[in-house]
Amino acid sequence: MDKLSTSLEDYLEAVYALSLPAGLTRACLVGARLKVSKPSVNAALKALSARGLLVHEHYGGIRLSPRGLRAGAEIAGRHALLKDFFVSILAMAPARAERDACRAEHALSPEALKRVEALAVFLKAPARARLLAAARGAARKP
Amino acid sequence: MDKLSTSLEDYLEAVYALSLPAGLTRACLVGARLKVSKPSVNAALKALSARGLLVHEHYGGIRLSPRGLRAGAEIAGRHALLKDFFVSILAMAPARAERDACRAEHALSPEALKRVEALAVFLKAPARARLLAAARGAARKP
DNA sequence: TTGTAAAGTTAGTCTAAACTAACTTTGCGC
DNA sequence: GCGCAAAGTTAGTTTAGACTAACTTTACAA
Repeated sequence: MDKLSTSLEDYLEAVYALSLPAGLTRACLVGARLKVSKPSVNAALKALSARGLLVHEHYGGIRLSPRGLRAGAEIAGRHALLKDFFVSILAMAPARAERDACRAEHALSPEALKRVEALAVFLKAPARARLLAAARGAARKP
Repeated sequence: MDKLSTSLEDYLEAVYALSLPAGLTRACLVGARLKVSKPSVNAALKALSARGLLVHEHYGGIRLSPRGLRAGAEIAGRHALLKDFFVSILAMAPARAERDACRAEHALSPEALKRVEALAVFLKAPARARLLAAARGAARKP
């Protein structure tokens, strides 16, 4: 299974997030979340469905396959990891962190993400609390 | 002047790097560096030239304008900043760091970049040397 | 000075990803 | 049960960015 494009990753992530509560979602919700037109959603769902990542019933609901669920969780995890790093380590505003995470989540290798995560864990350890505060101070006035 | 696409930023960065020594470069060198065809380079140069970022003589050399020089330096700086962070803070292999920097340099906001830089400066300060070593250890075995 | 190779250009094709306009289906309220 | 609004689909267009093939220009070497 070949790599998804940035765009398809975004669609898959949206479907994942939207179908978390009920186990399924609808195309119109995906379009609203990503701010794209209905035909764009439709084309993307077709592509994801062709890769076996979800099932889209005709004029009906969208349901992730087991593989789609795994891939969606992975992407959402990358996003959450980066946003957390931006907010709690770099002290960025949540909205800004959110936008940056959206874009960076497609750019970093698994290895870089693992190391970012490890750094965040490390810097958040209680013994390092004062250091982190100092780092925040340093990041605030560059 | 509207924002450059990821692709055009890559071309501009390549022209910048290649014309640093002599003050000008050639399309074939840009193509070789980015591993794209001659027509692709040509189209990109036309776009950059239309934005006033460089001058491309017909069948001749490529020279950055003052604005192009500034923009090129800015992009190259983002790249260097991120690569340094990946290598010296996250302890990534240089080749991996290089590839990640290439992609992440287009994804992060100026604000995020400033804060990453500040964090790197902070963690590299002599007084934090032991901490950094420990962070590296943590990043190595996630 | 002329032939050739390298560099640059032009024309045309392909793919991904978005869009609008127009059509179809579904389902809810009455 | 009917009609309408919301959701989904289809068809066709656009833009960006890549490509190949084929042509033109430049510059160097014999």
